[in-house]
Amino acid sequence: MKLLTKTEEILLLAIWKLNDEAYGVKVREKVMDMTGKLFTYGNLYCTLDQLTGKGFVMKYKGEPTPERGGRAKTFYKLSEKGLTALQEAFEINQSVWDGVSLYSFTRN
Amino acid sequence: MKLLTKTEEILLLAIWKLNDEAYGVKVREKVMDMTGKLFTYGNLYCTLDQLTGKGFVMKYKGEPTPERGGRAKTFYKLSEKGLTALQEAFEINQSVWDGVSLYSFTRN
DNA sequence: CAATTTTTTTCCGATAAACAAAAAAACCCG
DNA sequence: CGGGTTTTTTTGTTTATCGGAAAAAAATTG
Repeated sequence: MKLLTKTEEILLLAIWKLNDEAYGVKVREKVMDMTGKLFTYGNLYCTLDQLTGKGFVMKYKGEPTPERGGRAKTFYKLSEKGLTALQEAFEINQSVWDGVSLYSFTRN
Repeated sequence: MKLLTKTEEILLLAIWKLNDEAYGVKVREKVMDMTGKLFTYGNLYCTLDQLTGKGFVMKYKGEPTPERGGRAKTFYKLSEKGLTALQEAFEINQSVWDGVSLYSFTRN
């Protein structure tokens, strides 16, 4: 085997969708939007670090903003490898769920 | 949080798709069809047991068949709870991947 | 019953998930 | 400058899942 985990897949996709707005707090919100579930920060940053370690994402420090408070943000973006992995995840998902729709579950 | 894992999701779906043909070996083949990846049996049965323990699937022994060799099969089927979980997984996937297509990845 | 086949079980180290709590780094204002 | 407040990130710990190699079981044949 060897497949992205659910969490990895969702975080990669969230970062990709956020484009150049992808830092911890925003990623967390995006994931909430996408799934209706809220990651704890521990869980979130831990997985972000794993993804970084595997070369799927790159991180870089942002400049402090002129807004009240808050330490400098750490931004994430997909590497080539990360984008390829995300694309493969997409294709596998398509193949896995092929032919299934909400109606499929109500055929008794 | 709390989401089905990738493996759980795929196995539930495979069992559902296999209907009344869902025993270990067939499930493994079905997953191979769906994902292009091959589970080891250790991994497979381990996850099937987890799913059973969580009440997502039920197992029952099949009768020995008239074919050469082979011990009796253990069949799996989704419980109500399992079907509901699968359905929820489907909906979350839809929401998560909403608006994404293969072309999305080539927009440079 | 010995040989063969198909299917399932066991076991274990490596990874990943989940969370709570603490720490850092920035800004504001006296 | 220094205390207070805010936003963001880090740390540490426990539990659950993954991934695979190897062994065991149960059935049929001759």
